[in-house]
Amino acid sequence: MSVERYNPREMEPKWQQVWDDARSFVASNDDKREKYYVLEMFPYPSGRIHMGHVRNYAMGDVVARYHRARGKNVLHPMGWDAFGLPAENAAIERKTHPGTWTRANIAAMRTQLKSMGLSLDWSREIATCEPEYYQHQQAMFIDMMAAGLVTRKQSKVNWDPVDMTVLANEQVIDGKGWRSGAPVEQRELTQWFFKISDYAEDLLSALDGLTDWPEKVRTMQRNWIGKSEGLRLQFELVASDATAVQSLEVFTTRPDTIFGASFLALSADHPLTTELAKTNAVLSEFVAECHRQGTATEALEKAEKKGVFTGLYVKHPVLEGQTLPVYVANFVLMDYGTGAIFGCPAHDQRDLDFARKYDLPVIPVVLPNGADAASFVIGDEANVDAGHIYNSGFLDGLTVDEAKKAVAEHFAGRTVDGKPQGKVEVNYRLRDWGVSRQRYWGCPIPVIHCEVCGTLPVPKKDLPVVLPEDVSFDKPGNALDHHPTWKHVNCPQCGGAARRETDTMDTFVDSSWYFARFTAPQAETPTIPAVADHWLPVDQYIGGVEHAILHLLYSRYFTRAMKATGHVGLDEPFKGLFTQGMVTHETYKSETGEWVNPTEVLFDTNGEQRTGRHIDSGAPITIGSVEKMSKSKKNVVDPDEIVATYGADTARWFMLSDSPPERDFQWTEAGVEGASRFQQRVWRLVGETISLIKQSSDIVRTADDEEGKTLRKIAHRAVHSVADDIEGLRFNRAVAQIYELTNALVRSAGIASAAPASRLDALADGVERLIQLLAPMMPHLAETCWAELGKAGLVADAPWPEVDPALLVDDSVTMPIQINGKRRGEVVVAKGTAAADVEKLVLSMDEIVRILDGKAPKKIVIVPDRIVNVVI
RNA sequence: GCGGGCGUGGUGAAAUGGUAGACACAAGGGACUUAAAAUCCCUCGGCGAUAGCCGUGCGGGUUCGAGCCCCGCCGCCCGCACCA
Repeated sequence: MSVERYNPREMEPKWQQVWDDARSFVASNDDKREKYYVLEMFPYPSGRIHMGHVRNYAMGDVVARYHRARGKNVLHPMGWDAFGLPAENAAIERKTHPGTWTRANIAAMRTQLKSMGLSLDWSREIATCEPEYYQHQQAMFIDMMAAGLVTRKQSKVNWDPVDMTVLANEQVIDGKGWRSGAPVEQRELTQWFFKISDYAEDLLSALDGLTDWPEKVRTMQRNWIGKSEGLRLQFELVASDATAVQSLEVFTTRPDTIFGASFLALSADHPLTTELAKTNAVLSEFVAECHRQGTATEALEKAEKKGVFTGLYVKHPVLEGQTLPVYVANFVLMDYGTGAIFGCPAHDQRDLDFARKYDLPVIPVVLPNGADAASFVIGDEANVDAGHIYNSGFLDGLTVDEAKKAVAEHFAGRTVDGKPQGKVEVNYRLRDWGVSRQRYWGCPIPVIHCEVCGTLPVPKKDLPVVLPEDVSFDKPGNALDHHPTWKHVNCPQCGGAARRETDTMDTFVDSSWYFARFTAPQAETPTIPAVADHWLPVDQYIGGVEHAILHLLYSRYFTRAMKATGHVGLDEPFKGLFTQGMVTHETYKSETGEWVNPTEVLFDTNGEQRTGRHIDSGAPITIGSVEKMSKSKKNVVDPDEIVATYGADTARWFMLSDSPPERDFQWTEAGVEGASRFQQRVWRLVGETISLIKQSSDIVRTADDEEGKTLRKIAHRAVHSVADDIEGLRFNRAVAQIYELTNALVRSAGIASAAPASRLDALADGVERLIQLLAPMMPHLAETCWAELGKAGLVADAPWPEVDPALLVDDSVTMPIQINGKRRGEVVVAKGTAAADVEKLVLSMDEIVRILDGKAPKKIVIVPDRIVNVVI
């Protein structure tokens, strides 16, 4: 019988409408069933979705639909990370308001997302640029101010000269702005900060509990927080005319090497350096040089260790009567530790390089295990390995760890210049999170500056502080600050003239709590704590690994801040995290070296050879390497075009197949064609199965024949292992399982026309199960087939099929037979056959007798139901 | 430099220490067709063409048995990077 081709263009919008009308994916906060919260990182509304989004949302949707079928109350919302600089750039380029541009983009992308058939609860949609959202962020900012979580301080900031704004440390990549790519400059500004460093220890130690996160991400966060334990040491300065300062503080993680110290070094930005530079021309020139170098981080990598002697000396803290020279060195950072170090050249590579250059002593004090004290010397490489301390007075013979403790104890209780001489201290690399941005298109910081009363939060009754609509972007910089009237207000305390804060918040603040807002998106408070605590944490969060530090660390912090201010009752927002790989595609170049879009290339295949030519001109095209899809390389595929050509199901299915989700996925035309063929194949299988059933409706069905029994086993096993694979997010394996089931069913449906009765029930049951396994991945096709099979209701509402455990086990097993570890044959035995019986059987087999050739086996290893290994 | 990950057919990839290459793509052959598309069937790691040998980046080791565990190399990718 001929079956009409499945037409996704017709069926997909139809089912989307049906789900919409039935409110199938709207989650209730009052549902008593077990909850499951699945979330994909919400998109920035750039105007179009790209294939990376498709992959991300396809994965999340499989998880969401699967757990729905498992009877859980699933929350699967979507929103928009809608503040940010591109809207301002668009405003300048197109003379539109950032809000107009953003909202139009949201509308366009919402339509695109809806065409994918995702099981999203659109009733909870939020956009961070709307006052309905950001007013709550302002309220929380005020709460956080009251709770002491916010601070305002003058600090050296990373200034992006292109975007004309400040960047957080995390947003500077290789010395360049994360968005603009421009070299970042250092400026002194007064900024608002979230005191994330207060939570450094908690954010670090809680990583151990995030067992459903990729180890890679946890490691990256650990490194970013950068905990180090050491000693804060005071050195007494030898009195000098150059300064009144009497002591210097250094931080070290290697106090055990104190006897190997040969100099002290200050950062170019150290207060004492600044003081000395005023009267020391050589020094001030060196400081200036360091600052010039400071902006070009690339060069820092290989930069020579350089320094200038200050003329000052400190007293050696453990060697009576000895002194150490004080240098200013280019490799000492001001914003780590105390901005000063003691150099122990023998056991630190940087210190060694420096010492060699300036001819300072190199005194080894840690003898590597197995080395000889008399002959051990330091060459060009510092020794940082473990060993025992020597050349070190009272520390001699101790291990490195013992010596660290001993030094700490030695200095405990002593003071220098009125300060403890040695204090055990923990240092973190993590800095406070600077959230001030000198931009218009962001959440206004709800603060008023009054000359009389100081800096005050806006009273909550006056929230939201709404962005003015009438702004112009003629001048570079902050349009909010340029607005003629907006910032002029009366002080909420004294009523006098005052000024609004014109900084807006870093957009990473917006995305640090949206997952909580989704739990009660229309609430008049930021959250309804009981509701938030019901849904949170997010059970499965899915997104790109590029957010491993910024977004995920900020969200972890912000959740703690929300807990401290009573908005939620938990610390960790994301129980399970999954980071998907990128979507890649071949690249193409024309003869003139210009990138060419895949849609403009025609391919000729000659055996294994593949060549390309231009679709219009016929000019040869060079097929290049496979790279991340990017506009600049033009190797992008437009989701709209794919959906229009093949349908959303095909795109989703292809994206889930082939590659493990954490790895990069290569989009190919051939691959999507294959996925499309599979879609038609399933449709034909359903059609043929239905026609077989109709033909044989008058035949009494008998018990399963052998084929039928096998088919049932395959189907039940597929249900079992697909469930397992989806739960483990191994979508590519789930897809392979479904292919296998489909192949078995198609084969069987073809044969069945001859002798159907004893097999039809198993076939029909298998097809029904197949459709249910497909439902999370190709939901539209599944609904169509479900209806075609005459099943009541929607497959989207159908429970996950039951598995008969008896069908998962075989009553016989095939055991491979190895001779000396190499496979030489196999034997089929009843499951659970005793080793002795297997041995008897194997040794009587002709094949084995032949190979043994009369020799007696030395040993026979038999793992019941698994394998036989005969050693000769 | 430090930390992490990965090296398996022409390609994407499977494989609780137990039959390496499931599943898919590409390729080749055939059937159907006036023809094409679609569909279906067969072949598909290499060398032999017989019941054989070799094969998971390279070299060792542990084990009855190693793609998987251990040691040492080589290569690629990612993150951090003068953090004292």
